[in-house]
Amino acid sequence: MQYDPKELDRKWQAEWAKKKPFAAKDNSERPKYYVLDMFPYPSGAGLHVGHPLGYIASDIVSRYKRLKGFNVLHPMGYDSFGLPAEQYAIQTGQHPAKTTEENIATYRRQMDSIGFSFDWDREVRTSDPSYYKWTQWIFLKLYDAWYCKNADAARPIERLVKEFEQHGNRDVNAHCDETPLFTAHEWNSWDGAKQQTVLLNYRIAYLSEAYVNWCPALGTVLANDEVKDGFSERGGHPVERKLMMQWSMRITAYAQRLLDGLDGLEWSESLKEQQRNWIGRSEGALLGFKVQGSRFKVDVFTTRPDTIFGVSFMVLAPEHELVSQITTATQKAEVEAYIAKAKARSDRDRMADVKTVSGAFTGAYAEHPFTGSPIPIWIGDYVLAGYGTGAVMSVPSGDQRDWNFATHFGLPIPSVIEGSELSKGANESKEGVLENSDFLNGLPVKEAIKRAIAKMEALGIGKGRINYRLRDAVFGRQRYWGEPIPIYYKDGIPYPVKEEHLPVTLPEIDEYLPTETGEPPLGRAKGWGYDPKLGVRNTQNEQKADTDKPRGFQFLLNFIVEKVRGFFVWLKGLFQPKNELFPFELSTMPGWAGSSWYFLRYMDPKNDGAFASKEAIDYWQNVDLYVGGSEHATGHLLYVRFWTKFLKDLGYLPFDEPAKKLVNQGMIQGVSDKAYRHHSRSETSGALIGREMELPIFLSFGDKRVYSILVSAELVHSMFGKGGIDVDNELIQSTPQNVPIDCVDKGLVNLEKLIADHSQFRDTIFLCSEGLWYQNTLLSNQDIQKHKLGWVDPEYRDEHGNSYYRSSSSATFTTIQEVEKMSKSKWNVVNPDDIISRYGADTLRLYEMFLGPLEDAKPWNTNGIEGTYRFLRKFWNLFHAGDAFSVSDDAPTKPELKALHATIKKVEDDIEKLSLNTSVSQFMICVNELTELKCNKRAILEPLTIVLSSFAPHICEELWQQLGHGESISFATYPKFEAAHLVEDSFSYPISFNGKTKLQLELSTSLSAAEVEAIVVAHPEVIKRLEGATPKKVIVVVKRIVNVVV
RNA sequence: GCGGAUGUGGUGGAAUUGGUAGACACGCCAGACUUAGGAUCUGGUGCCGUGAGGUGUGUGGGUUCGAGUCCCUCCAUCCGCACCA
Repeated sequence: MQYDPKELDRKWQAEWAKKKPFAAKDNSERPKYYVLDMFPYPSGAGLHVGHPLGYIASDIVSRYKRLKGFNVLHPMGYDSFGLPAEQYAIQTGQHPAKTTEENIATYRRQMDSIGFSFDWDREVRTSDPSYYKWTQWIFLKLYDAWYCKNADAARPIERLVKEFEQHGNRDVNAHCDETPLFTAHEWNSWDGAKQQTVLLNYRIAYLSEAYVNWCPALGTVLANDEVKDGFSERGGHPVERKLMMQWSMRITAYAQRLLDGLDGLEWSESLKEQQRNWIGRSEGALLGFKVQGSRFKVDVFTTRPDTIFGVSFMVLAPEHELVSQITTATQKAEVEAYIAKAKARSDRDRMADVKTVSGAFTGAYAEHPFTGSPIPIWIGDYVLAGYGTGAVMSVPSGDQRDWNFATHFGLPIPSVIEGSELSKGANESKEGVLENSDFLNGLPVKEAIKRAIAKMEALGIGKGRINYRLRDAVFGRQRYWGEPIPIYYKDGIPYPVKEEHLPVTLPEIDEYLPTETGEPPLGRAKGWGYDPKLGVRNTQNEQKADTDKPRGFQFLLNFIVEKVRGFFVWLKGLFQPKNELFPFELSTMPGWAGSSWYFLRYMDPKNDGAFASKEAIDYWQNVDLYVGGSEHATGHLLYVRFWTKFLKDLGYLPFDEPAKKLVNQGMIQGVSDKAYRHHSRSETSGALIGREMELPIFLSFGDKRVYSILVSAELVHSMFGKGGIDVDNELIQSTPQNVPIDCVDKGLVNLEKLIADHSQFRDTIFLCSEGLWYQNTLLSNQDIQKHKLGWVDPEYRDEHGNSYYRSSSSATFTTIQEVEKMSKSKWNVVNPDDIISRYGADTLRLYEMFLGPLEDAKPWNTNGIEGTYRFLRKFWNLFHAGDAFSVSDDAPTKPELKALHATIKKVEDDIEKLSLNTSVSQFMICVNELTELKCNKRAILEPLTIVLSSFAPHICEELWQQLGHGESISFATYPKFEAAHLVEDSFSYPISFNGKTKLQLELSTSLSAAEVEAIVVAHPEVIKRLEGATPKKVIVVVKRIVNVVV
């Protein structure tokens, strides 16, 4: 029997689907191990070869842990709410649920074809009402909670209400919005609406008016992590600041815990660093400066309170609320002009242009808190409204931006650190000793910071303060395809939907667009609302439902049930006031809502009474190994930690971190093929290109058509050199045009295939070494010269009606290769399906691992895949003589045992380190040795099959069966490593002279260092090399090396 | 600018953590079998040199009997953050 990977894939995937050997046990005596892959969003493009990299690694670990006796939870599901499906729905009218369903089917088929050992019975989808019921439930918990700083934990809101009723908010130490003090009496005198409004200041999920990232193109707000350089991460649309009423999450309450928690996690340093940067903790002081001649005070935050005597001016952000109130009449015009100018600049412009110093003087002065001397107050857009207090005390001697500002506007730069050289820039160093600083003089910086804060606190002018860059997370999205926020409004005040009425399911709507009045798409659901007694209602559907009549017995049953229920509703109605229908919140939750707790749902995915049972959570705990991309560093991975800590605070979880260990698989990049694009800006550019290329041609585009022109890379390189084109060259774009890789073979484009498969290239003129190629015809350079053609229009005919283009297929059009992100739009996607259909799933799995370290980014290159395929065939051949299965029961020899046990050990160590590329090498070494030894012994091959089975499960299941086992190899036990088999009697010592190896000596391993030395110095070859000299020293490391020092 | 990571043959990459640099694989070269081969098998393959030998892990220096590995300097590439007070 020949190795037939296709057949084995089919056979074993069907077998696994039927027998489910990978189902995790809910109750088990075995230790648990939870391996999780990051939730995929099922995009329409399907999986490319980069996606499974992490899945293969985690699958190997899962299968290995099962062999090691663990009860393994290795689930998979879909983060199935999201923008792309909705964008598609807007374009086509197709319900996003349908698109999502289709995409999931593709993902599932592809994942199955790779042979993953997922426990599919635990699959979850965020868009499934039985799932998002619990997302909504968690939202309600967040809504009904506040953050108590004394306990440093979230607490249910009822306790806060009780406190308000008894003592007002005087003693409440909460992480909340600024709330004026009120007494118990005041609280109790307020009506429900007023009380609710105040409570929103405390809730962890709260509604407030705030500046948000509004993306007009997507018609929704975005969280900070979804905005990159002023553009949306998805789609790259511009984002602007907008003041809006928004649901937000008080993640800032958790800033310190999110920071501290990082220390105990086995996550990559770069990932932890990204989270630290994002949280952005800085220590310093908050102090107030009185504005002279007014009742106002400007609060500033500074990390350098020691430099307080170096303050020579203050700067407020242009948006700062005090600006309009303190600006003097004479400065009013200038200040207003500056504010207008600052507003007109987009965030992106502002960021791009950090070098230009700009600002305006308000005319007002503040009072130095220690010296009382006047300090001019300026405004400037280098001060950000969103950070700290939106105002700074400027110390030009100690801060470069302040120095720039002072230098530009001619403000004084007093030195406060001894020996500062301030003519070229500020001294930002935290080393040095204070001067010109009153009570701080002579103190080193670190000491002075402490002293300054102490003094400020003593005088009541400031206090020590820790500031974070982290902002609260905007939670509402003005979109359809997400979880409805379970909130309804009564008189404009938000109230929570009752727990028993969850889930609030998505209503059907006619179009996935905002309403005419600008409300989110959910505003289109007419008659959709909440009845606090009956729950979610859709009055239009209720009427419509009568028309879809079931038949037969089912009809009769429904009829009776309906009548009975109707009777009770009627009865109930008699004793109750008429039900009201309240409008729901119209925004939906962001993509990260469902993914912030999904790892918990896998523990108990079908539970209808809780997000997961306590028993399941206590058994499975948190994730032991989490595998996914680093792009989630500041989004998903921060939010999931936040929700985990929150659920821990409320007593729902016994742990407060979602994943102990996390590995980022490196991105697999694509290798793109690119040609150069020529600008066909005008008729004359055709002439120009001809001249540049020393081709006597024009390209005329006529009046009606514009042809795109691609230039062969080879041609460009022959003209401009391999370095590519001068960026300033107007004729040929320096950003080349991608060509689909399936139409290119080793840099040579198959033009016929290209224009046949991709209609967008049909009207392209290809300029190559032979001439011009257009729609399967070639106008050769010779023809161009022969006919002395001044210009060439593909449509042109000579007097006989013949085109100058001749039919020809010989055109050498070449591309250059470039490594970049794999994406559909770049036409460089390699689909795993193609690899699998050629080599089978096991080869793909092995090859992806063999490519290099898991965490490194690497370009996909199919060149080496033959090697892994050959390896599998060699492995198969160990079990087969010709076509027949042939395994002997003879006792193994020492070298055979050595090869086996070296592999058992190496693979075990490697999997623990996730160094899977070296494991594959080890398998190859082992099989090479066994082939050399002609080993077909069961005692060797059987354990080896088990070891290999986590990497190449299909072939191993088959051979396991052929070896006579009735049960899946996943129930086998990982072979025990026996070190005795690796012990060698002798070792070939490298003998080096001054560290350079010169010869080898085979010596017994039982010899001591002294014995080895004696043999070495007496050896004729060594004596010869010493040429009579006595070695100064001989270093012997047993079983390693001998070094003779001369 | 700040922070993090990484630099090893023609290529992907290994190196027991200070002990024979280049394992394993691709590619390439030679040979065998073949009508043929982009199939299979065998051998070779860091570079220079016919050879002995020399040289070699981005650069330059240092520690050491011994450095790809540790320390310092510079250079390059990638990633993240970026007026954060």
